[in-house]
This record gives sequence, C-alpha cells and structure tokens, in this order.
Amino acid sequence: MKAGCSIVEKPEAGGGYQFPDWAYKTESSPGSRQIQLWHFILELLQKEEFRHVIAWQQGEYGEFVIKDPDEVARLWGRRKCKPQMNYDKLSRALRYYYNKRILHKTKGKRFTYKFNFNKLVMPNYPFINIRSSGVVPQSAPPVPTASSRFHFPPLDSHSPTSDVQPGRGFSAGSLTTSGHESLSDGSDRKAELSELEDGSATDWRRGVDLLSSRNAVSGGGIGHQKRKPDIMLPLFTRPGMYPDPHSPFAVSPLPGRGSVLNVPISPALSLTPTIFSYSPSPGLSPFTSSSCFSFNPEEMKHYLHSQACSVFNYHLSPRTFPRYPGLMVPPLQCQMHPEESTQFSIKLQPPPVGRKNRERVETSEESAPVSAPTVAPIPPRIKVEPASEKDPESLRQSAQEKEEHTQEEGAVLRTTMEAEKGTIFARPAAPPTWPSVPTSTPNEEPLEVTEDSEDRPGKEPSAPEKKEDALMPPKLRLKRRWNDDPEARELSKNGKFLWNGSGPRGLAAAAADA
DNA sequence: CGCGGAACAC
DNA sequence: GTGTTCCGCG
Repeated sequence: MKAGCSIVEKPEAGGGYQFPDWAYKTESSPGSRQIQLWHFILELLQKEEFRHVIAWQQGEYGEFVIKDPDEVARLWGRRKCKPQMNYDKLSRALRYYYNKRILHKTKGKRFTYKFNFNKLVMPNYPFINIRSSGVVPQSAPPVPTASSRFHFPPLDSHSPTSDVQPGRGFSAGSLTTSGHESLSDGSDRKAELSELEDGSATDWRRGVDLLSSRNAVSGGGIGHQKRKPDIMLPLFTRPGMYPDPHSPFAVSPLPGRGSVLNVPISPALSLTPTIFSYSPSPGLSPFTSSSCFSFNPEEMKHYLHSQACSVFNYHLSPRTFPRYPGLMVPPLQCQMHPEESTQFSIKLQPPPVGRKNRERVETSEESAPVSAPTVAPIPPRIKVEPASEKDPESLRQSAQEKEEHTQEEGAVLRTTMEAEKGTIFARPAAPPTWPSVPTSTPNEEPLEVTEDSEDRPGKEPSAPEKKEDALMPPKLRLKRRWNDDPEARELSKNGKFLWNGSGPRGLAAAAADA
C-alpha cells in the first residue's frame, strides 16, 4: 500500500504533490502519472543535494555517474514506494532504457550511464533559463562548447539559491534534441522501419508548427487518436533558411539580449506531427504574444557555429541541438498565465523498438476507457519543484510550504518555477574547458556517432549497413549501436561533417546530407 | 558489475 | 506501457 509511502503522490489532490508535473508522464502515457525513472534520475541530477549520489560526468555529454548506487536505489524506492528497491533492480530498469534508447551504458565505467538526448525531446529551448549558471549545481549535462556564447540571464529574479551570474559564460545548456521523427502518419508507428531511422528533414519542418497546433489539438480540434505523441521540436529547417519568416531574427531582433526564451515554448507538445498537417495558424500558436525571446543575430551565429563544432567534436548528431533559428518563435508571452506554462521539459521520442514480443494470447480487449483526456486545452504546467523526494522529511515540508505559497502567489512564483525546471538541462557545474575548436576528440567514446549515423536515413555509406541491420533483429541492431560500432565510427571519421568555418551552414549541410 | 529473459504488478 | 522482482550467465 501506499500507506507506507505517503510521500509524494500524485498531485491530484491539489494539495500536495511535491513533484513537478513534468515528472509525471502526463503526456507520454496517458494513464499513468507515475514518475519515470529517467525523470527521476534527471531530477536527482539536477539537484546539488544529490551530487554525491549521482552526478553528471564531466567531459561527457549527458553522461552521469551513480556514485552511490544504493542510495539512488533507496531514493527511487522511496519515490516509488518500493522499499525493497535496490540497485540491482533499479539497474534493470535502466537497462530497459537501452532499447528505448533513452539511455545507454558507458562501458568500462562503473555505474556510469549516458542519456541519449538525441532521443529526448526537450521542448524547452536551450536558453531557457539557465539561471543558475554560476553556482550551479549540477543542473545540466555537460554540454560541449557551444553555449558559451549565448547566455541569457536568468529568468527569474528571485532565485533561491542561485544567483544570477552569467559570468560564467555558458549557458545555454539545455539541449533540445530533436529531430527525429517518429511519426508515422498515424499508421504504424510501430513499424520497425520507421523506428529505425528517422528520417527526413521533413520532420523538423513539420515540427515547426507543432507548437502552434498544440493548442488546436487540445482544443479537440483534432480527432486524432491518441497515438503517441512524439514530437519534436520544431527546428528550423536548414540554415539556409534563416531569412525566412520563421527565423527569429526576423521576428524579434531585439537588441538587448537579455531575455530568455521564456520557455514555455513548448509544453510538451504532444501531438503527433502528423496531425498538423501543417497549417500555421498564428492564432493558435501558444506563443504568439509578446516576445520574450530576443537575442542578437550575431550571437546566434556564434552559437550555431559552436554547435556545429560540438557536433563534430562530440560526434553528436546535428540534430542534437535545436535549431532555434527556425524556431518559429512567435514570441511568447512573457507572462503567460501560470497555467499555460509549460509542462514537460523533456520528452521521449521514439517508441521503443520492438520490445519483446510476447506471444501471449492477448485478450483482445481494447483499452476502452482511457479516462485521461487531457482535457486541458491548457497544458498542464509544471509545477515544479520539489524537493520532494529527497530524503529528509524536512525537505518535503519545505516543498509543501512552497507549494502553498505558490498557490497564493500563483503567477509569479509559478513562472519562476518553471524556470527552475528548465534548469535541468542547464549548464552543469564546471565546464571542463571545452575546446571550441574541434581538433580531436577528447574523450574516448564517440558513442554518439553511432547514433548519428543512424539518424540519417539516406546515408549512402550506411546502405550496406542498413541492410544488414534490417536483417538483424532489432535488438541486435540496437545493441550494436550502443556498443561499439566500428562501422559507424568510421563513418563519422570519414568526415561526415565538415564544417570548416561554415558554421551553421555546415550543420545544415550535414543535415541535408541525410 | 552488467546483461537480458521471464513473469508479474499496476 | 513501465517498472519490479528473480534469476542465470559471463
């Protein structure tokens, strides 16, 4: 029973949840609101209190180390009301993420795993608040270079712990990844094929409006089935398109770069891209109001360039980074109703591949009720915060207190909180001096590469490989990917990305390449 | 330690 | 669908 775990439970009560909404699978899984392990992990990662228990591994993007497995397990068990939880079990759960591509194991390093951000969608754009850049706890996974250039001041002024202090330079920590697809027109998203490689640039294009459609969707306009919502951020298409209307530059070239993307850019957009066939309707767009998003084109350029380099250096998929430029950016309201704020900070992307298919005789019962209509035309915003499961009860209390306040003060606080949530991917503690210039890969594991290759569909070199892949069971395929895939590595080495000073262009090219 | 199958709970 | 619990294997 939950008796033993009165701790955090669901927010429903209205009184006291302590865990941010985003942590619950609101969108990804209609039915359950339970927190997912990876959310949980991220949360721990986000808090400095747990730095000794689990922390980002510097030097590797998205990689984290569980310093105290037992403790992590304990915390997890607490959250899930599973006192018997232990690292063995927890790790099993983590292992399940391999196939889902949410995580993978860093070989050779004990208790070290790595998030596959390429598969996570983080609607909140990078710049979103990084409020804590200076002091920062470990909010964000180590992100390579790039961000150093862009920094946005903290969104909120009242940060509890942190302070504003952008002096550090890095900031844009969050990465949004995107780019992938997963949509298969409502048809079979399960098709193995689709899963595998995504595909096409189109996706992103489509994404562009996802945002806008979101509202529509909730409005019920869409009768779409509740297929899994995997959407990704909209990213702009190719760099060459900067000049297009979608470009932020055009939109809001504000001089002072002070603002931040106010985040809520996207709540979890959960719609299937397909849905929107695409009709940009500004009116629907959630963020068509004022502009909170402002920056200098110059910076943007820099930023992009850096990203490109990062991609190269770290073997990341170009799509790893958001293409803000394309962000349609209809500026969003700085102060939206608290309620409309964002909700999810991260979203999972593709569906699991072929999970094991049990031949069990399924009762062909349709899930009839699904009484979880998200009803809300309004996205559930995140309520963020919580110190919840931390250990001490005291924390909990404070959290609650906070909550209360929130309720009263509502808007303001809420906004702040949102910001906090964005923090998750904000810069981590200290940037290990990332070389802004690519020269050689610093570390030893170019894992991302693999992914990269898989991300690009039309890649010629991979043709053979692909075929092979096709022949092999999905499982193996995956495995191969994460483990060492010499082939993939090679590919990347062969100069898949060559952006010599081409900056964004290079990125684009690469993308286009696919 | 880490992996992944299997059965099961929710 | 997402975990949890067990467990054998390397």
